Amino acid sequence: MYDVGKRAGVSSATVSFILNGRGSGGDRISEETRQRVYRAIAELGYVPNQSARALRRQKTDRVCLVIPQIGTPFSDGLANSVQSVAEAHGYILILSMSGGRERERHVFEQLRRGLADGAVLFDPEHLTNEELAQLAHAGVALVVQCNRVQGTNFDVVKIDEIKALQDAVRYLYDHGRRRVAFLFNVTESGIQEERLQSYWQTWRELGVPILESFVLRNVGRLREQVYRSVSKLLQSSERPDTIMAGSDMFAISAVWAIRDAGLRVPEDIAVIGIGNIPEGEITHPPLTTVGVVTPTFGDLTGLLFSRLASPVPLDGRVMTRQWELILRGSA
Amino acid sequence: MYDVGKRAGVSSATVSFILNGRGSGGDRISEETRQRVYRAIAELGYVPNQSARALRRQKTDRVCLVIPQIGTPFSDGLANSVQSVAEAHGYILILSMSGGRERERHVFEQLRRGLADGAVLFDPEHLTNEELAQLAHAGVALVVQCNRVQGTNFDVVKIDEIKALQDAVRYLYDHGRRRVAFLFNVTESGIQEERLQSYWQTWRELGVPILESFVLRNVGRLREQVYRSVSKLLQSSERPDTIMAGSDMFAISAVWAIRDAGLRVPEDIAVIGIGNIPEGEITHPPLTTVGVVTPTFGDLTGLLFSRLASPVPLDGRVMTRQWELILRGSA
DNA sequence: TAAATTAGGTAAAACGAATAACCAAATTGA
DNA sequence: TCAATTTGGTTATTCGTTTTACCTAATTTA
Repeated sequence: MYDVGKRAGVSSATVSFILNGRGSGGDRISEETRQRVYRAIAELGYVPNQSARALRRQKTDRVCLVIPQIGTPFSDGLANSVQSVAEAHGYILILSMSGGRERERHVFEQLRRGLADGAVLFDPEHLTNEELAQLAHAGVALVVQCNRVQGTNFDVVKIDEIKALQDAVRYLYDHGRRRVAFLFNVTESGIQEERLQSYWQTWRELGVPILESFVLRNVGRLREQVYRSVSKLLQSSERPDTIMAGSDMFAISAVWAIRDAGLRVPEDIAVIGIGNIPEGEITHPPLTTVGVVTPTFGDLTGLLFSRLASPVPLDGRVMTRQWELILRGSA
Repeated sequence: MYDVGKRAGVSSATVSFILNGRGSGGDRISEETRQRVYRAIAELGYVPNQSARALRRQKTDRVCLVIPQIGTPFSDGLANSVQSVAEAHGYILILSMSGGRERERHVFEQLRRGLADGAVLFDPEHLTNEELAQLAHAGVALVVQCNRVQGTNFDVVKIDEIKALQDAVRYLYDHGRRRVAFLFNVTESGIQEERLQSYWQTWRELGVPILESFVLRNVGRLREQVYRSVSKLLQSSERPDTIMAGSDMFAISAVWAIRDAGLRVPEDIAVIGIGNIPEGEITHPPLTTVGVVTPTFGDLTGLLFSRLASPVPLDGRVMTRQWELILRGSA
């Protein structure tokens, strides 16, 4: 920058003013000088150093999106959404994968060290409410999607799943379904277990008994594993008339298995998923599922950038999205 | 840092030495002082400022992975691979999406400004060879996967597709296939068009004529669009005995359409994809395709970190991966 | 015992930009 | 005509670290 100034016959301060616009008192640089400086910049191939800029301004112009894992149906949409808004506000988006305890804490540490001005955290499993508050206190604009935490100085987007899960059971009950099977993967976060319990509990309240042999708690990650689990289930003497899956992917695999076994969906067996992934709309039949109708992308970005734009620290805000029963063709 | 020093009764330099280990002359700090400083750090909740550190050391400890779009079968694996290696080397991974000209240039600009010490660029469509060389010259360790460029001061991983595409055609020819249809999407990058031409040219050399009505150049992005295109194709009086698809996803949709039309794969119609996505292994029948057998993840990360580790600027290296014909069940 | 070494630090100069405070010359106002 | 204002800049400080060069007291060596 000093070199640019020297070449254009001005001081480095003048170059800075030209590049950023003077803070106080408007632009006080002549058009002629301006042109000379621009020429010098081009000739020298000068680009401002981001670290120095960030250090001086105490602002990185970066926002960070932290997702457990990319490659899920949501991560893609969320990342694109945040990226668009970020760029419109002059921020650059940094995407970080937090899958696993180590990585999540690593990202947290980086944020503390000033990786970005703000962050959207998606389901941070391994961070306590205090740690998040501390991060926000350190000046990071924070928006968290998580049912577990409640922020005093950061924003939280929550999702109320319970009611929709109960609706699903009641819908099936009203349509005469009584022999219900579950298709789950019990993970360390316990979220799947909770959903399973929610289903189970509701059936119990309706007086419908659940066969233990119909409760699959470990169907594997791969499509074919799920496929095989379901195929085996269908061979049992008393086969189910309903399959409630822990994810839409499980549900889709289940549909395949059912059709390959010569049975019809939903006439012989109703299938219902969880999550409302885009793929569910274009399967045959389209998948009945439980999930958000409009994703929370907009909520998250809205909260983040309003927080970044605010001159004073904001109190924590909470938004709650309801999950809904989305009736399509499979149940 | 100064405050930490004051609280522990030492200078800020001492704190820095304790945190980073003295450069020259080994550790010259007493254990007692060390403990006092650690205590002060904990009490004050001090964390070092990354920007200042980066400015002083001229090193960000970050690497950047630039992919056109997350959510593709490869991006996930690549990101995980780079992230693991990056963390093992003490770097933090920044993931950036470069989809579209604007975004790609934006990321490029950020890299010039010192976003990271090194970067892996995956298929940079809108950057010239000169711009990449200039970026490398500015000190960014650069590894590019792209057939179009050749680096003098950065590394390039190339993929030789031609031979495998020709192998595919010859294989089909040898198995008596003569009525061949193509399923493509012609994009702005022209890569799909090239592959189509490569196929076509090889058939021509074998003396097999191609029906214009069998060449679908715009089958859409959604599964159902592809599905419908193929269904329509199958209704034509003289239906094809082979479908060569521009991607594995198209091929999988084609298989669905064929089976739903009451035909068999590969007996009635052979289907072959491009890309070798993981999903191709678990479909029924498993998909015959053309692609890399082992992904280039390792090559890319290896080149990047050897470059980062090198004390002197390295010349540009080139690695070439051969695509192969991967015979599975669908052809 | 004097010189040399070592242990355990400190002082100060970077790194590259942003910006508050200042300044000289030119212009304007009354 | 002279003070007041405006124009078009410059100087110097600061952001928070790292790191080189230096320093003093204690210890070792000859």
